[in-house]
Amino acid sequence: MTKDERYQDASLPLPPGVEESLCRCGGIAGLVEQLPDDTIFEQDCGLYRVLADPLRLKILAMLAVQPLCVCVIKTVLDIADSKLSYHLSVLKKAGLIAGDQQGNWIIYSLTELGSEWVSGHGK
Amino acid sequence: MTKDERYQDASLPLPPGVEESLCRCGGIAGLVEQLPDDTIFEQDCGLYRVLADPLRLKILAMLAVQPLCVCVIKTVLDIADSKLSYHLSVLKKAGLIAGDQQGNWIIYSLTELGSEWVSGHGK
DNA sequence: GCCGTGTTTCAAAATAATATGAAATGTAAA
DNA sequence: TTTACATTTCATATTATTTTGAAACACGGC
Repeated sequence: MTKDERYQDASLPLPPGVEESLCRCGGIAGLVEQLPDDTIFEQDCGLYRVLADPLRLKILAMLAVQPLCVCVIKTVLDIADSKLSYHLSVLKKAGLIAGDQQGNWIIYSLTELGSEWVSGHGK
Repeated sequence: MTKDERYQDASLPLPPGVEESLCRCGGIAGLVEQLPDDTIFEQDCGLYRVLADPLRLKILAMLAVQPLCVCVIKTVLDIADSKLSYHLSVLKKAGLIAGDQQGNWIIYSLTELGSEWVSGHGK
């Protein structure tokens, strides 16, 4: 048994500790097999990108208290209409909130996904 | 008792449903009181920003299998050294991973925070 | 129909994050 | 001390996200 047969990744010089445990899990190939498909990472990071903004987190927190129309959210955040509308659209596209037109107003509330996330987060 | 006394936010015309429930929780002022401080949102969104990248999520998944040196991660991800180094630094700065120099190599592993996050995520 | 109000859309400008490649750092071994 | 190797740093280019303000849209009341 040559070194090349024992270690799938003999081409890559490694520190002893890593080489050993890596070998035990099937080398680099074995490691890769344990990973989810790349599309999963893309998908997951999509949600994180949506959450990666303080205004959006605050909007979610507000809607966790109760459904609100845009004008109330705007009053609390004190930002321009179009800016708020942009962030609402990001949250909506991600399926975290939904808007319900009621006369002149649009009342936003958390979707099921949205409330799952909020509660699963300890806020 | 005038309308202005009953409703703190009488200045802002609201749809009936929202006005009612908002009034019950102390108006806009009451709503704001229930929200965490802005610094909390800033802080939380910092973590989400770090997680908002597929490469970084994949690196975390790899390190969840076992500690690895940069060259192994690089082989799996197949990206340029400096690019990998950049993403490692982002993860390190966020306290999700830590590097341990061992001879010529640096072996990265999940920190406690890092493994908490990975396991609390069902991956 | 025409207003007034609440909200969204659009294109452009401003800002932030990421990618790239060359040069630098640090380490071990000769 | 020179060399080879693993990794990082730096400056710059590229790309993605956010902001801004004007215009458009949708709804209800006159």
